[in-house]
Amino acid sequence: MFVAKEATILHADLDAFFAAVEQRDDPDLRGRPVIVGAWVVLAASYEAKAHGVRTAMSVGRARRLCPRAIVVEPRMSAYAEASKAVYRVFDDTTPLVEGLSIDEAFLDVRGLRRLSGTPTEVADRLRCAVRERVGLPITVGIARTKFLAKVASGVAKPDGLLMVPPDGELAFLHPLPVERLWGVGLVTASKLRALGLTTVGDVAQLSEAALIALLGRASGRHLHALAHNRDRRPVEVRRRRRSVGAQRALGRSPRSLDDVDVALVALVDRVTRRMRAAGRIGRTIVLRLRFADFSRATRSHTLPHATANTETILITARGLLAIAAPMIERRGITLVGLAVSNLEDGSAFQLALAIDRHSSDALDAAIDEVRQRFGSTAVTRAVLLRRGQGLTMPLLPD
DNA sequence: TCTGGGGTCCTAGGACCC
DNA sequence: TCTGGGGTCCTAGGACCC
Repeated sequence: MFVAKEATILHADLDAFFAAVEQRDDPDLRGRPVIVGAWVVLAASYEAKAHGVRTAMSVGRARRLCPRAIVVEPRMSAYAEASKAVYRVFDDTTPLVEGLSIDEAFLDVRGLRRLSGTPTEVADRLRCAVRERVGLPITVGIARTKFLAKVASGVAKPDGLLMVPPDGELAFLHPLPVERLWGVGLVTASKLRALGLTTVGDVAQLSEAALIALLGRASGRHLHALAHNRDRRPVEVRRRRRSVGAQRALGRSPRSLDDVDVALVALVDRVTRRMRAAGRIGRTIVLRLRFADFSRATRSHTLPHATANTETILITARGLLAIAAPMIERRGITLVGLAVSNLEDGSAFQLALAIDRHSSDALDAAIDEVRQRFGSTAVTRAVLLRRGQGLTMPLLPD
């Protein structure tokens, strides 16, 4: 006979993360409304949120809503540091950690009962440890599925803990507003609300076919499953990044193509540095543009072989920029972005560069390491790369 | 009130191959 | 004279998330 699984999935989510780090590091900010951001609000403390301040709002508007708010410049390295410390607490809790972003993760604590106690006890200790070791408040939702654990943490915020018992799932889920469903944003919510569907329970009344007709195949299926609390996705430990990108807002004043090119060079440099640091190479170069009327466009090109080479990617990006030049001149550009996707492991590429440069006395050791970590095909590929076989672009060392 | 910077996934059409 | 069907890849756009 089927026995309902226990609630063992934790969704841990730091509260108003950037603002909380600022309040931690500057006692004067504690208990006061804090806004992190230069032009746009990146994060707001709960004291500021109480006045209606929201993420992605302009700082000007936020100041009008909350004149007492203290606006601080973002300190990204401090947030990255705090995030790493929190992830160390996660890793000390369970080996099954799936990071979602800088400030949230899923943890599967099944099998820890004998060692560490019930999931609620584990979550309780996790919250204390983050508070003591990192000095930040964190909310944890616990449920049988990832989706429900995330909904639970959203409901329990801030600085809360909420467990949804397996026999109380639909009673918990169905009264909630549709916006709580993962994947329902502004567009989908307004479509649903136009039909008078305001709660998750309302959506659950609809057939899958009706939802598919309304929202398309994937979204329809997805929403139908979530509304009935069907979510079989396991907590996955290692999900590698699928793209690396950077972008730059150019402001509202008119920009020449030369201005855009200057920004593009910097973006290519930033992105390729990060790729090399992460040991990744990619095949598809995507140029993103946003225009004065807030319309957007992308232009992309897929190379025959993956690379992290600055020169190669810059040449490709400039080609895309030339293609987009007429649009830019017509519509006026306000943002330029660059992304590299179709990522692959870059060990062969890095080894090929090492061979090219004859830079390392430890070349044999490098080959051994690559062979051990990635197999002999990576070594073979490195040699082919080094010979230039199948490469249409020059392989310049960076 | 005018809108950052980093990502994910899905859809749809066309090219191309077998 | 008429003109299949399935699969994969690429490109562009869009919704959504933190």
